[in-house]
Amino acid sequence: MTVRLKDIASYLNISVSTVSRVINNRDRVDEDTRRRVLEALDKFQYRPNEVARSLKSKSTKAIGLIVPGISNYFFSMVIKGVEAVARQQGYCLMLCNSDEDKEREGDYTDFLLQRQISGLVIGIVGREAGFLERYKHAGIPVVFIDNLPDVEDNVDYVVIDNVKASRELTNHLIRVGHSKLGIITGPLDESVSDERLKGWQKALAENNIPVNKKWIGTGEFKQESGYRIMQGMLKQEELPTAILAANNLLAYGAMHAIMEAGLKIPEDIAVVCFDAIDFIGLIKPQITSVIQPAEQIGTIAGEIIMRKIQNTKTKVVEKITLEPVLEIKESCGIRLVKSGGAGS
Amino acid sequence: MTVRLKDIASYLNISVSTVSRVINNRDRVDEDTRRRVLEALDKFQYRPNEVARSLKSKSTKAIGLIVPGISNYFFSMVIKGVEAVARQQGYCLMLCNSDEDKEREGDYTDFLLQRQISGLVIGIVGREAGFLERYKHAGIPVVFIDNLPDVEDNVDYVVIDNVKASRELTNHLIRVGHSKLGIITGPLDESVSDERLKGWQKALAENNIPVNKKWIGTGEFKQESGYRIMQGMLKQEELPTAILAANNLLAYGAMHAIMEAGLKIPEDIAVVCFDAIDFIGLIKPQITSVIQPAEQIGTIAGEIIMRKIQNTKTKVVEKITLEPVLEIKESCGIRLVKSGGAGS
DNA sequence: GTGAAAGCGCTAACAT
DNA sequence: ATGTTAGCGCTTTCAC
Repeated sequence: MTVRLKDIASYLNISVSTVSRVINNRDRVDEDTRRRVLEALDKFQYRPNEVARSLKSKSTKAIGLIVPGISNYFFSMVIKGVEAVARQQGYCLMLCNSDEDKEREGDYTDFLLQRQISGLVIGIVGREAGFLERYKHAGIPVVFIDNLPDVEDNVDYVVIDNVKASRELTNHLIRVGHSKLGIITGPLDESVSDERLKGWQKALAENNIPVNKKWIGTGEFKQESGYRIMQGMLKQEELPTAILAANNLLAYGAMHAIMEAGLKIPEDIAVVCFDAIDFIGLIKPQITSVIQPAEQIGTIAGEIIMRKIQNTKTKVVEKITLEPVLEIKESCGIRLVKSGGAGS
Repeated sequence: MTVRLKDIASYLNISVSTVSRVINNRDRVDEDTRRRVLEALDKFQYRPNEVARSLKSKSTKAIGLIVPGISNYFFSMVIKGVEAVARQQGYCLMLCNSDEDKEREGDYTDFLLQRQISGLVIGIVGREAGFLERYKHAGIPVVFIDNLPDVEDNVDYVVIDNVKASRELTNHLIRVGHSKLGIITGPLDESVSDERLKGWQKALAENNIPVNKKWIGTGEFKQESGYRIMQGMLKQEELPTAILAANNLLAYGAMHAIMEAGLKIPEDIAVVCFDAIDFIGLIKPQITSVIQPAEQIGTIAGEIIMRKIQNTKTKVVEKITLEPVLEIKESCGIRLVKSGGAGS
């Protein structure tokens, strides 16, 4: 059995409240008593039971984090960011993996609510966030990351400007000479996918490039999806010369299909995407992509949730849109361009 | 304010115990009352407060997981495995990142203990596990992964046979013709590093290849470490023709240094390592490495911790050693061998 | 400065 | 079959 407040108190023949006082540095306590208590605390290696504290204080100091895919490096970094903030503030992180499954996500939001978490950071699947109402009712703040719910009005979030990022990425392709453009994106009921498609369309429109619907593919944000979609696209008579993949996994799958078909990247088909992190440039061809500041997204989301928890009354809504970074490498085919033409 | 058991009870003019009974399906409850209670529960959207339950039952149904590096893909997969088991059993996962920092690890073990977690899965830094005694005393089971503490006798763990894995990897290098062998490993006060070094030494000894101490480098399990160590090694007059890196990050760093020096992999120096996962073989040269079944390590560790929690009295110690898989690719230089010679 | 006691929301004897 | 009550370990009024 582990030692409780009561044990310390009876050992010293004083009341639990006094012991509690010195532990929490509350009120005045006689210097001598304080000393004796501290000694006893140390002697018995006393550690307050956080569950009891939570019940009493009605605060678990736990923050929930639900991501759609743990194995995606992007989310690993987000997790890292949130975790760092939590630790720093004495909060713990309850990590959940919805695995792109709406139902599992629902189970988790219920589960965490019941566990009385102090705040939730979530990258939702789809566009619905039915749990929001219950969280609001329970007074638990929620911060969205990566993908936004349809009710964007009163929610806090940390995202990047996907329309802009996608548009820039596409414009880059156009600048290096591509005009037969295709895109592979995720589920269209998600804001990320939708916005990335919009940005792409915008760039095409601005450059008077017609949209070929046959070159628009949608699936899940998974490698297999990218592979299958690209395989299908490759069966067409006319092929695009450049593909924008809405995330790294889709790009990997698409590249796999392209190479398997005996085509070269970027010579035959260029491929660019989001978040193709490459530790040392070992990947060939090096992938041109838009990099989201993943860890920073996590940190900022963590900081927002902390502010919301500390000041639960606030009506301030924090909507953060970060700038992604366009990293121009090889897979876009820039080296194939004779000269100039790619000025920023 | 959220609705409590008491609210439901007074709404129905019955006692809390009856309500509690139907919630937990305990004892006999009149069919009619049960129905009325269920209706009220539904009407008020009642959800039991898990903190109160935890305090009462003295079980938080939370499992702690401390990893030394969230951003390492190996640990991402371990996390995924543990998380899956936890979810399935209604447990939550408290994830912590020690970031290879012994002190932070200590803070976390204390922190989680205080939070009354039901079990701990940990990949420790170094070889000491001072917290073990306190956990044992508190009756909280611990399962080690990846790296083992010096007190191996009574602890449960899930690892791979690092000596064997490293030996096989080295033997493979020797088979394809290398005899000037170097190694870059992690901190020698960790069993992983130590065992990987031992396996390497063993292979050399078996093949009567002398150990050149100048070709043994040790550092942290980080890319930068691999980079600096390799840079140093490259300044020597005589260079090894093959390097074994004890993890993927060390390998990436080493490869970076090698290429930066204008040398080719594997022509000038071959590099092999542990856990160089490659989604679609885009990395050039493709890295020959020993792959640990990361997700499985997580699942098994999760299952063990569950068994220990369920049956806290058991004296059965579970020591699991999994088989890693040797994946032969290009970076070992196998293609440079004229013919045969590489039979398994 | 210190102690007694109520209570956080729940479960489980123990009564009835 | 249902209600009463005593805690789980802690914090915090409210007396003294």
